[in-house]
Amino acid sequence: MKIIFMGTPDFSVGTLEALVAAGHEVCLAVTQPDKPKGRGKEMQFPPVKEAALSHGIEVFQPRRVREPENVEKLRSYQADIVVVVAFGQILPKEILQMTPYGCVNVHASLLPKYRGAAPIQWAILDGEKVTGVTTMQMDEGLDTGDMLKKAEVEISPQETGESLHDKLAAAGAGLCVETLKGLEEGTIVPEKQGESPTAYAKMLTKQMGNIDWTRPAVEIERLVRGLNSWPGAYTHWDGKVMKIWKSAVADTETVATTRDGSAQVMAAGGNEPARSADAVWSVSPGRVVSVGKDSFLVQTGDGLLKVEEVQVPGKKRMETGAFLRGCALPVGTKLVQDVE
RNA sequence: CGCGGGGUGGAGCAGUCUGGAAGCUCGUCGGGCUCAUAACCCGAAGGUCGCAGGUUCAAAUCCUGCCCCCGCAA
Repeated sequence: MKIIFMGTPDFSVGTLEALVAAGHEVCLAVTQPDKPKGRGKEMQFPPVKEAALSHGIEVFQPRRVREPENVEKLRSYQADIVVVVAFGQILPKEILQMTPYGCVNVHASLLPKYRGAAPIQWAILDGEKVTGVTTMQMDEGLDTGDMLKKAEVEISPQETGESLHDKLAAAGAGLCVETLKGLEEGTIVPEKQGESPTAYAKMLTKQMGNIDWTRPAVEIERLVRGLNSWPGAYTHWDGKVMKIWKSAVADTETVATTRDGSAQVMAAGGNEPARSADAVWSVSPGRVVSVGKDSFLVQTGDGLLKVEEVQVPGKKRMETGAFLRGCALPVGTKLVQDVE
């Protein structure tokens, strides 16, 4: 088919390349304008632009694709279909109805769950076990179009926002190719979406990563995973930002109090009898209750969080063991949500 | 020219201001102690101090240029 592709970030690239590999004619790649990014504010191409250029595909970067002149430009290509993957702009009816097959969108969730901008990470934050990708026939609502095909993807206990992003991007690429095939062959039966059982997956913000230590450890652990690698979960220590890249919920069965009242994780199979951990529970959330060799434990609103990988300003992310070698982190240190 | 931190044996740091013997906590290897150990004791190997110039009797340290990494902001 002759395709106009619309997309912007990394997530879109896999689908663009899969379409090319499947033999479709991608006549135009529409993506967001270049923006100054990173240190030094250098202009950077959106990933889709990079990919399109490497395939010799024409690139179009309108500030507002809905402007009449831009719509006319798109129309002039006389494409069969428009494929939209994380484009970042709302499409007007004129574009939705411009081609014979309309606009097909690849969305990174099992619709109608997780409509919106950040479905991947929200599935992790909510502790979902399974998510997936859905292709849909776009309508004027926000991710409300009729569903064409779905593919499920399992969320592993170690899943991070980034790893899941990559899995779904790959799944979405394959699903999109299948969907186009199905549309050509007329074998797809569009299915209406019902009410969404989940809240709108709102865009991620840096501030979401600011850890609220009064939340349960399980929830914080999901936050750390879901926001990895962007925007990342963080807390404040000694007036500085401390990002937490990897953590685990400490197994309470392996936590015992030592003579000085601090908690300590016993080695698996340790023969120390588990003692009452009451002293641990009385510590306020955010307090470092134990510092071990390769990790430290932080009190949360419910349970202890074992911090396994961190990063401080000016440094790369490093395993907690390495961090502790060069920096004394005393038991009782308070990690706070906000810096005033 | 957006603001800022940093590059020192394999890892993480100190030392730089006030030039003058390569340090600390780990890891690795060897030995010892021990029922045993990730614990403890003894010993060893391992570094062009990011790169290139300059100043100096002497530079990790002072000056100049460059490369690379990272936090914030966008």
